[in-house]
Amino acid sequence: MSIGARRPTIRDVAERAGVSLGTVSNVLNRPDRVALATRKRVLDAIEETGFVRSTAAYQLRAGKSRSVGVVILDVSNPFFTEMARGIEDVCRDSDLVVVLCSTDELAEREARYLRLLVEQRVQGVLITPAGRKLDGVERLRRQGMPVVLLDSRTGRRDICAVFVDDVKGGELAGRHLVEAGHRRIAFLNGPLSIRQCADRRRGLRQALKRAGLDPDRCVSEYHLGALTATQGEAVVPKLLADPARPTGVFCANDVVALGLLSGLRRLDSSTPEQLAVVGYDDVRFAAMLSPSLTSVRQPIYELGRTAGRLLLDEMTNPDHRHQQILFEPELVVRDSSSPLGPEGRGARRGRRR
Amino acid sequence: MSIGARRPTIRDVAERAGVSLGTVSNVLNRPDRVALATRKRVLDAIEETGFVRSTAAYQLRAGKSRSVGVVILDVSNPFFTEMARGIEDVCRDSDLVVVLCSTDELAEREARYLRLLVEQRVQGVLITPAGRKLDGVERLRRQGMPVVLLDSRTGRRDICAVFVDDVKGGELAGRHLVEAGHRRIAFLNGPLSIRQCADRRRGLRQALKRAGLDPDRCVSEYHLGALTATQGEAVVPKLLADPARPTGVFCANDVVALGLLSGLRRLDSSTPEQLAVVGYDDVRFAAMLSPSLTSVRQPIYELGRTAGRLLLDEMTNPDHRHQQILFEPELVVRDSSSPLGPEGRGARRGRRR
DNA sequence: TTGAAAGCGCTAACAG
DNA sequence: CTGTTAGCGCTTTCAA
Repeated sequence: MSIGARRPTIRDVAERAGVSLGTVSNVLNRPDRVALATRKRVLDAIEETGFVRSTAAYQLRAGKSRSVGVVILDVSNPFFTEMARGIEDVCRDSDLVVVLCSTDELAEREARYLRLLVEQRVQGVLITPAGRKLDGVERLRRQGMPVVLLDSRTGRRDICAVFVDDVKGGELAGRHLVEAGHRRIAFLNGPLSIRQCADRRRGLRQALKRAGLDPDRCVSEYHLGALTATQGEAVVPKLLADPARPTGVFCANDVVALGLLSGLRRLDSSTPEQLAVVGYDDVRFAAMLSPSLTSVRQPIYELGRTAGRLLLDEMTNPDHRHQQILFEPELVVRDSSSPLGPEGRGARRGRRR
Repeated sequence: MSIGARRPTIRDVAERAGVSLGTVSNVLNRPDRVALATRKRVLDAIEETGFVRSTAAYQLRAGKSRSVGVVILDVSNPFFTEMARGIEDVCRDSDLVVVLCSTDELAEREARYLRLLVEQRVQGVLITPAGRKLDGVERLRRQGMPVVLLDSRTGRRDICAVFVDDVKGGELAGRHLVEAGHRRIAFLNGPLSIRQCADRRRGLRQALKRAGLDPDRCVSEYHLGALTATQGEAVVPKLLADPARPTGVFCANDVVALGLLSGLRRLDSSTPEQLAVVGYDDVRFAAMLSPSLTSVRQPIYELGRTAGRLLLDEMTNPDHRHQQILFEPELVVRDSSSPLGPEGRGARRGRRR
């Protein structure tokens, strides 16, 4: 096919091979039903014309696509890309394509993407909802679309979900800070409409209460518009001017912590001497920051794989039973939250709890 | 629509609204041609039935989709996701969906994705080729598919491309190391089949030659299977056992440098005292590593936007002229390559050249 | 083993 | 303003 020419169809191939269009289709879909010689002629014709099947036509006939949608909050957060990789690795085995959509935590963009995915007739959707309402998810399910909640806790038993115990994760972080003697803690959180944010907050407060402290007095919360490095960096001046003068900070994820450390460094404020920092996710770069970042680890890739498998089961298994699979977080202590000392910074390699 | 029911079609909507199917289509595509009352009835029927247009059917009619393909080397590399964001931001304005494909530098996977994209009849493709051959790209173009090379130098004038001068980037890194007195330099590079890798290598060697040094003697090259943190970390033992005992390392990208620093730390080797490190890309986290990473900066987001605009132009403008747009790299010096001193580490915030 | 023909859901040209 | 109709490219009966 040369430039400008119309894309060749199965009909063009048939003509060239001197067979009917049905035969070409058979070569494509059930080659064993076609005589060897004919098959070869057709294959040659395909080669010569540069024919490539149209997904649209296939789909229209089949009534469904060969793809699944993955809706995440932020492509530039390694947490989500690693999770997506887990999903993709599972889907590849079933010859399914992953359509990746990043909402940037915007409900409006989520709605738009979900509509797009339905228009594309994806076979299923894996989603970390941007809001708490789940109305987008509900709409999908009402239409009979298999859906798995990604990294998103739910009390409901009628929908598949994989998630990590974020309340516990928040508590791990909180307890760690409290045990290190911090009584004025800043919490850089995202919108509470995001389930993970609300849960981590709850855990943090719980930890304080359990230590006999009053969260309302000890914690000053900063609600970032989004959990990004930019926002984490932008909040630094406010943080340093906070009348409560926090000595420790808990960031709702590592990307925010990255921004925070960046901002602190820019203002020549030192960590952890002046401000201890704890992140969340334990993404790859966390261990490598300056100082290395204490973080709450999640089994990210595994989360993705598990979610992918659940979706495949829901899509293909008539006896599918909805499951909510819970993973446990783990605190990894590093320099960003450690008191300095001769054996302090740098000596520590990350201690899990 | 309830679970298990067939998905409603435009025909179901028409029936429910008591109009013909053509009218429903008009409401969808040219609402002004339909009387207000009718339109309302149809809209209600759409709402009630839960009708969602099928992209497949639309495409089949239109002969094309509303999407473009973006083929990158690695989704988990912030360099590529930031570039993708630039592309997406441009495409959104034209109501185009971006299909993101990550080849992990595997030619085979690239071929598979390209085929998939053609099957989907994407309107254009932006690609960082996994190999040097460009045969996948050639095939696309022969089929009349608009293609823009992403971050990929080409001498050809008959194809759009955006790229940064990687030879110069390599040279910046090399000169910096040489000027700092390094005479035994390790180069952690990816496969030379990747254009960027070959170019950065050339630049590095050029810098040495210009300084009157012999690259063959001064540089020991390590060809990683892929430019990932894992590979960067895995090479550390070999690096430390290198008979040439390098004092400086140039990493072909920041993700590799991240892995390298990680591995060095694990083995208690110190940077930059024992080994100066220079990365490439200057992604967000580079400034925040421990030690902060000297890196060759590229205008990443801008690269994406520019590429997106070129593709849109090629797709829509009959007078389109192919352009190769070159950006300049910039060295950002930080602690990972600096000699330590009282005013040394930490004092430095990143100096551009 | 191959061919003919119906139809997937939709758009757009045309007729009324 | 609304309805009728011919396909878009393909898969899949059903006949030959």
